Amino acid sequence: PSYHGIPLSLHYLQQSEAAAAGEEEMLRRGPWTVEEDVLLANYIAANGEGRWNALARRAGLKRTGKSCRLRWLNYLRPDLRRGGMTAEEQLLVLELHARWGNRWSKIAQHLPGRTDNEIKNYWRTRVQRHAKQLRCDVGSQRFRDLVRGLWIPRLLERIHAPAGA
DNA sequence: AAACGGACCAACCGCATAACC
DNA sequence: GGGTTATGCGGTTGGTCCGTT
Repeated sequence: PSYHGIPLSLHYLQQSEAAAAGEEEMLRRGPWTVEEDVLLANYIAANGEGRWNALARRAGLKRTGKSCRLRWLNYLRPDLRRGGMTAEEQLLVLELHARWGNRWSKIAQHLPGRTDNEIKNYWRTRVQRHAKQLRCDVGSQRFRDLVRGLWIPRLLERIHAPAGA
């Protein structure tokens, strides 16, 4: 559970145990606060990204390097696209997933400003939901056929339809 | 009014590989 | 060159929002 951005889970217990055992550090986890975002964004603006563990310490963040990297790549990076996927993007995801399977990172490289996490979430929620509605498995041949025969044509129609119509 | 449930998403984990002494 | 640390990936979880029962 968390409350107002402050995580209250057993991680804190683990951390106090670690502290009681004499290990300092007390790494935070869970949702990022705006203060943390500012620290991270400012540090990277000044010093660039990379060497995440050192970066975390030098930016004054009580986080793992891993957590900082994730936050930057998935949320703070300035060139991120926000908001729902366009029809073009959805089409690309469907096509590339058909070609490569769950290679989210590779797929994301072909959608500028989108992250692998976002695409993975899109697939798990939207695509799997449609599969469920159609009463078939996402991996099944039947579903692949439906994607090619129904979903993709519908997207193409939207893409080529007059804007705003 | 409260409990429930699903959609959505941010963030975590474990593991594999890479990079670094 | 082998052990250790760092990074990147994919799967999964847990929280919040919101509509429904």
